[in-house]
Amino acid sequence: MRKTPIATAINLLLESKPMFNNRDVLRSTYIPDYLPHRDREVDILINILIVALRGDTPSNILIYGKTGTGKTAVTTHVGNEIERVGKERGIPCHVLYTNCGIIDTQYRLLASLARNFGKKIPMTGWPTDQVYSEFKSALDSRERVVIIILDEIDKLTKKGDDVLYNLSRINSTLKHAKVSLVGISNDLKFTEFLDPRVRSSLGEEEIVFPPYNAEQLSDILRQRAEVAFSKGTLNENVISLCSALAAREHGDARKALDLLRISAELAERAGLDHVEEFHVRRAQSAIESDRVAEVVRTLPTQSKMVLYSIMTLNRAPELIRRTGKSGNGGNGGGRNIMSTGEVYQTYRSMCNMIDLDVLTQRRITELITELDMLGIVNAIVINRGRYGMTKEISLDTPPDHIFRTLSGDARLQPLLEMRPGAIQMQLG
DNA sequence: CTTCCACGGGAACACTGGGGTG
DNA sequence: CACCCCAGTGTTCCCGTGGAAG
Repeated sequence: MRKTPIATAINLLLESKPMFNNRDVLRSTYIPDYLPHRDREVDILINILIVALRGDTPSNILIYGKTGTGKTAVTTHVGNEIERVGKERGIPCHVLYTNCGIIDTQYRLLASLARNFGKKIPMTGWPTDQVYSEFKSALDSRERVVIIILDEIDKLTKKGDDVLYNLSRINSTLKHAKVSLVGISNDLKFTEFLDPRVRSSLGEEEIVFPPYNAEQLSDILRQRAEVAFSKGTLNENVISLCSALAAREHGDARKALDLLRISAELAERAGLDHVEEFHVRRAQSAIESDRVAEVVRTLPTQSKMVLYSIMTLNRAPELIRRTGKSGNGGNGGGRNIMSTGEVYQTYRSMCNMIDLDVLTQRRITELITELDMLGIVNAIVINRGRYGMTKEISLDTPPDHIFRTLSGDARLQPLLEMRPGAIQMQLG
């Protein structure tokens, strides 16, 4: 084989001592046999669910906790154990896991549950009650206990709680099977607007997962690092830094693991055989910018347009007609504050420039709120008294960064290619 | 007390992509 | 095949509401 630059690069990478023994251990989807600092939660959960192995119906459970506090890990871990023991002893017990963040409508949830029992349900087309009864008949076809785990259950309630109502009272209509529901949510108050009957039925038991502190995060990382890396790859400082950074964000173990994995990958790519603290810092900004890029890239064109309007105003504050005092003098870092009306004006003219449909202001407020929740933009509602109510909007992400991602959208191309000055001319 | 601007809930609509029926 | 039914999504229309400045 002839030696190409790529081939030599590949050879180099293959011959160098590998940094990872097993990099999957560092992914948050990996579930270790032992979950540090979650003994209490595991115990509680097992104690509630264990009755399934005696053929009884476990209480329904709601599990709360911020992202990366181990809710999913603990639940699936316990679920797997219960199912395994059940199989060993010939007890018919099934654990079904569903992520409602992905399967986020009533129809799709019921369809996916029914498919678990071998039913053929079309992706769309049927009335929902038909899917429901298909699921129920499949479920009830024999004696068994079925534990249904609904991860990110809060995503479901926004689109009507009919399914939850039906599921929570399904036991009274079953002859052979028994169902128990485990809901997982990172929103503590998601039950607030639920039908009271559903709320009390779903939350027969409640478990709250506290965030990890930096020390606990270190333990988690150490446990995984032992399997993931060869000896001497890490020093203790790297682990504490990852933990400290993740602890600052509400004790997010997923974040800590990502930091560790990405920084190691950065070090590996640099041809080193160990990880330094600055890799961790670099990993942190890489994670953040990847996140933003991914979010912006997948935004619908209209939202991109709104975002670009905000960026334009941010760059050209003279277009913002401020009444009275504005952030005079050194308003830190050139971040400009604008109102919904101003954004809408800009948005409308820019849509006209590239012949894009103009949506109503009502809709645009909604899109701005979405951008806010995605963390790309800051928007708070304020009351300016005599001057009415509005959102105060400011950019929350480095503009050049967004710009690069935005330019991947063909629809916006003509606009992005215009000189900033030219756009401002047309707006003014 | 009035006024002002936009927030944000809710209903209604259009449209898409699929099913079942005659 | 034509036709109507269904869930889901994105949108518009209508409107009651907040709350400090005037």
